[in-house]
Amino acid sequence: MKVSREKAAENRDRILDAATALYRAKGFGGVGVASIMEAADLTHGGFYGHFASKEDLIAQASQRTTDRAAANWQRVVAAAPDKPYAALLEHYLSARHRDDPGQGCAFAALGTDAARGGSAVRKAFAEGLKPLIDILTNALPGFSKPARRRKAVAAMAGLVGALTLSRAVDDEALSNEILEAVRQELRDAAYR
Amino acid sequence: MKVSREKAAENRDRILDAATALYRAKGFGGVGVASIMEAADLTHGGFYGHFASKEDLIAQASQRTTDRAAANWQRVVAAAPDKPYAALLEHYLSARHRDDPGQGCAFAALGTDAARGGSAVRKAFAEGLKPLIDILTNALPGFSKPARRRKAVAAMAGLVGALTLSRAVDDEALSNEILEAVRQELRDAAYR
DNA sequence: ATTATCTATAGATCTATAGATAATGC
DNA sequence: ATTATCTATAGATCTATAGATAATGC
Repeated sequence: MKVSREKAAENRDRILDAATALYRAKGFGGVGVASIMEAADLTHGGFYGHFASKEDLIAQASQRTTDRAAANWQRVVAAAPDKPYAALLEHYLSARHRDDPGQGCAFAALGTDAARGGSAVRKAFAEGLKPLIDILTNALPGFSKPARRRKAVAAMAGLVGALTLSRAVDDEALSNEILEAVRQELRDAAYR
Repeated sequence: MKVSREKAAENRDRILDAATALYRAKGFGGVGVASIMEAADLTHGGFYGHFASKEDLIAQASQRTTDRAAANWQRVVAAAPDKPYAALLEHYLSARHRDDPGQGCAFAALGTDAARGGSAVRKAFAEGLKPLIDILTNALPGFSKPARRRKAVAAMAGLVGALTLSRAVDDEALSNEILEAVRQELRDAAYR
């Protein structure tokens, strides 16, 4: 059965939403087109009317995830106008974030997968990273603009590395220590 | 044709060596048992005489990779007794390391894959991470032991995050900026 | 006799496509 | 008439196993 043009656009949207969550939870290689379509309540074969290939979906889903991350970070900053940088650190380096990769940061959930991805995927990750670095640069207190930029890039690496490592180890004490150490060190470096 | 017990042990070793390189280059899901056996100059079916499953191989290969990383870091430290921490930063955050994941750090090559792995894999990553943190703790100059430990954990996250991000982006200037920013910030935090 | 490795294959995926179906929108 | 979605399937993987083969080591 055919659906209206409007309904088709909504279906495409649901495919992308299902893909962003499933890919972050299970990796690009860990989810097939069929299970994404099932999660979107559509049949497998309809997929290729919306996307040219799985690779195409991966690139578009990556872009959507990082776009939403930037919007989310802006909300966190806006909610704590007196200490935006500390608020971002708390928000990112939480046990809740660690324990729910499907709803969290794409860089921490798919970073090493993306490194092996095609150029469209890596382009989406590059373009998605820049706004996050800008938000961190603006949230940092004091210092010159180049110094804040440098601290923001390093902070981004620390955040992504902390969440990645905290998820990769089968040792809860170590996992918590990683989140706590990075939170404290990044805060010290900013408010030094 | 059968081979001697000694030759069989050597074959097992070759399988592990092929696996450590291929997994880091292509991810756990990106390499099949058949291609690992081919890289080790053996036939596909012989695999299950050496390992219980692909998951078993992944866990053992992860352990081997992190064991060798610790030995490698020790060599870097021993070669620069007056500035071991700076030497580790230079060594890790290099374009050469970024551009050859198959021979580099398992955390930066497989971090997000490991997070989705079974408990044996995540245990190997946890046990493999601890010696690296210890080496960083001892290499850091000054400060109290707890402060050095905290800085070492945060540095480890920064190193892994920097390499992961520098590989995930399709933008060489940004990629280089990430490596340089983390190098400089970590050095500043240590020699502050 | 034991056992490490080989060939061959079962059974379960996965991406992608072909052709049928049925509702929209001119 | 057009087109979004469906069913069905081709073709290429992938993990794992069964049974044959041939060299080691008692």
